[in-house]
Amino acid sequence: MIEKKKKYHHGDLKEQLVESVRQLIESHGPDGWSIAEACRSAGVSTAAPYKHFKDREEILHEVILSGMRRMGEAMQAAADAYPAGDPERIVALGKSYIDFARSEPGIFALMFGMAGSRIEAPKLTEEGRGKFAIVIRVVAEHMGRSQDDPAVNARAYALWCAVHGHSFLALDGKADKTEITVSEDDYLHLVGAAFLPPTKTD
Amino acid sequence: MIEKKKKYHHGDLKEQLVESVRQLIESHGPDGWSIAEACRSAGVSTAAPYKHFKDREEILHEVILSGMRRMGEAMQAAADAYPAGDPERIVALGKSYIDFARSEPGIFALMFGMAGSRIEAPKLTEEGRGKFAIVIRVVAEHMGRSQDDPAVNARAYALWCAVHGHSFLALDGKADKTEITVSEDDYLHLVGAAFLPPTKTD
DNA sequence: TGTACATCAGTGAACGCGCGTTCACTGATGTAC
DNA sequence: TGTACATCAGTGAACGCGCGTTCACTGATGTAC
Repeated sequence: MIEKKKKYHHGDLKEQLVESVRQLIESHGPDGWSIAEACRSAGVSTAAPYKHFKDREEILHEVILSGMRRMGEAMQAAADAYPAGDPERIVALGKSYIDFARSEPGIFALMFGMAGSRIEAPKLTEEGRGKFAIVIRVVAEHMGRSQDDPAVNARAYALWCAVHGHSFLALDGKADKTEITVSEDDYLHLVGAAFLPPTKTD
Repeated sequence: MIEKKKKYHHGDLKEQLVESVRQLIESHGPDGWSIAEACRSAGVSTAAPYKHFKDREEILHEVILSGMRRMGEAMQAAADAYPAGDPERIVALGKSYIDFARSEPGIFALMFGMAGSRIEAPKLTEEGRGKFAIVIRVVAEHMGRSQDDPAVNARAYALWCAVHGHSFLALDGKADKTEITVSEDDYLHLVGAAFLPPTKTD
């Protein structure tokens, strides 16, 4: 009886639908889902979702938001796993980003609005800011500077771009073995060293 | 009479449809187009396209391919505008990439397969390789090394990722003014300097 | 130059499909007495 | 503890819609003689 207003008939249809849509997105692409198909996979009539969501867009919004939260948690965990000075901390943070992109490429694409359905929502923007804040904090701690320092901002952004760019190219297969010879680990270290030289304080 | 087998009835419907689809994609997103709508905007019946294309996918393929060619030309022109040693050459190359992403965000997204309809096609892969080849060449010339040198490959890839990542984040509005304080120009110079130090030959 | 014919780009009507959404309903659960 | 009632999650049938694709056709253009 801890969970209130759940387990009425279905259990928790709202969460189940979000999960069904997530799976459809991962198996058929960012736009390869429909309410109808999600209902089929949840074993429910096509009218049922409207008890929980206003419309299609509201479902998608929820799916993306849950993805952003998962990603944020992964990044936070990666940052927490190393002390402030350790250069491996940056690498681990980048890895957590890339790993998420690789394990949930559909949601990842939606988060960055590249699919057909672009959603503007304060909640999503806010969640995205939170993720950048993690990068800023880690970089500031690494450089021993304030989070407001322009140099911190510039380097954090450069790191973000480098990791984000690699994530897209890697999961897209653009960075396939015949052209790119650098390993992911070497790449991350190269990027980390290039933007955050261990001894430099300028 | 220079153009053969054209100007029968419509002029050149094939090219016109590709252009209509392109415009729809830019105004309504990567998946915000239909054959029907493209026909309407071309002033033609919905059956007409099938005289030129096998199906919907073949139209999209053509649209993406033409976008890749435009982008390749822009990159080539940027590289050609500066001599081999000039550090501004790298910056200009990056700018041409970003400019394309900004002026044709819909096609850009499709090129990197983030929309619902993912197309696998040898022609597209080949065209993509050609673009990376430009980056490899410019970096090799900049470093005074062979195009096969692993260090060249790694730095070219790092540059690509940095620029690609920025393109996505910038046109997506993620890199808005309240969080990111570094200017695009400063960013490009930072990236160029970080991966390709002017004097370093190691 | 003029005529008969072949070609083939574009027509317009029709098709079946899956979709998002609405509707009056049903029936299980929670609550008041 | 038992009963009556209110709530509301889920039903299932229906809707109108725009879509991709097919079809027999039409009629303008190019070509052979």
